[in-house]
Amino acid sequence: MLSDIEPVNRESTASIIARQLRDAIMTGALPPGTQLGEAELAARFEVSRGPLREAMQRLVSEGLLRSERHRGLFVIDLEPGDVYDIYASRAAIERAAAIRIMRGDTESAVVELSEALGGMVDAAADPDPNALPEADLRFHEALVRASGSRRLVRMAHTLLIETRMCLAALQRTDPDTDDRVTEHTEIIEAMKAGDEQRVLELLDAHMEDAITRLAPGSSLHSGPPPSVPPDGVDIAG
Amino acid sequence: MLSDIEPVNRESTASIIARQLRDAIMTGALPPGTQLGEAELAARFEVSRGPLREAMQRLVSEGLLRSERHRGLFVIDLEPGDVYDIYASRAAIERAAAIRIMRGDTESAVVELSEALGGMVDAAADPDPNALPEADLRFHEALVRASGSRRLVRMAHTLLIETRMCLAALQRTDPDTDDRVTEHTEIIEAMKAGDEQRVLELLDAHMEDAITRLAPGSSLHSGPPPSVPPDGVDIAG
DNA sequence: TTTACTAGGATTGTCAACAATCCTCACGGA
DNA sequence: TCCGTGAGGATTGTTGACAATCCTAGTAAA
Repeated sequence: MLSDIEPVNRESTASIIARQLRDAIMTGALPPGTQLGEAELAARFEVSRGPLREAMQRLVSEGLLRSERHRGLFVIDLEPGDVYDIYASRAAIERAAAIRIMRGDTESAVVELSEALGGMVDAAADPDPNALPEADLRFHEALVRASGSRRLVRMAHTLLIETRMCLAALQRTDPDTDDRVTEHTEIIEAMKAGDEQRVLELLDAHMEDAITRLAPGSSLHSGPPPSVPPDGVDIAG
Repeated sequence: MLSDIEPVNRESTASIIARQLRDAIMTGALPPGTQLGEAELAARFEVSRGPLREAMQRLVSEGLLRSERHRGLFVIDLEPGDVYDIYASRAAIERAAAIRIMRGDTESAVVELSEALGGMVDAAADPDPNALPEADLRFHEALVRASGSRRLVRMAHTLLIETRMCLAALQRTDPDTDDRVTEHTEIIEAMKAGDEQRVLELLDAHMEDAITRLAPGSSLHSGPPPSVPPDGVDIAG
């Protein structure tokens, strides 16, 4: 097929390394606060320090790494306020994605989301306790991708990685498997029905549930958000 | 004062270069599509290619630069669909910021926004035609910063740069100066009144105005968003 | 005229060595 | 015991050189 042609230029080395680093961070292989020694990592990836540093700079601009000059690069550590910030930001992004889906090509979005939901059903039967949360996040990834917005996808990507970091770091009370599948099913149903308002309400309730479980006492709806101190020196630049 | 102490570690070279590149991109000094020759830029910044490449990798992950392996790095070019995407994304972020302001420390936000509004009034008297649009964007930057959300600030930062690129690239019909100031004033007034719903409506109308001017025919409210092709090879990684 | 091929030049990708800075820890004095 | 001081070692920051790849002409054959 003609559509199977792919660019002969494979992705850059920095790109590959960056992805592997992101994976390691979100799975907890590189826990928050870890210092990333350049020499050691370069040896592990079997590249020199140049490409490795380029990859790390990408993660710095994404906010996954914190840079301290002449000290090194560290995996960000998530303070309590960050959990709220992550979920509130996700709520904003996914709400926007849902709106664009409802006002755009809703049908193909429903197809893709149903597929993701199928993955959740499969994961529910998987003995691996991480399978379902993984499938859950893939559903939300599919939701944003179905919006067709390049920028929403980019922003959601980082937020979902941070969500995984939260799940890996925090002692969490997982919701009941059935509830979890049901909540997502209802979203798709509301989409099929063309009921935008209900989609947004369900999505909002879904995020509210999550934040309540991970950071008891916080709420997206009322009460002032916990204070989040400003970024370190090097992140804004 | 104790609060005047500043970290002894000045920001990294890559950070400085990255900021200057962002400035050059958003002012139009590096127009969309421009190839960034490493040797030439390194000479201009008076650093070697190492730090420069690190800085450019940051912009790649922010979506401001597009990387083609063995070809070079290029400033992204904004297609018609991007204008919609940028403004729709901004609307989502700034809406979330406004909500957090209304449910958090509204008063100090009003103070900061009033200050930004003062900058707009000053700019309205400035003969430089770019002064007012600049002040306008600074208002929106202040809005997001006042939300106290690290992540909203980070995401808005890139979006506002892209907004500036739009303004620099597109032939635009600027709104009347008085209207421009009035719209922002009303937002602050609604904040003071504690009327969250009205703040959101005003903000939404404000973004709708902007998108209508820059991309006639597009609308945030109805109609399917123009299709946005997926990212290039290297951006997602 | 069009197409295939081949230097030539220029640009990017990668690397290893050098320079600068910081942290640790032992040492000595108060 | 506590605090300042200063090697020593390790890590990061930067550089220039080398290798690999790509684009552009220019040439020749169909």
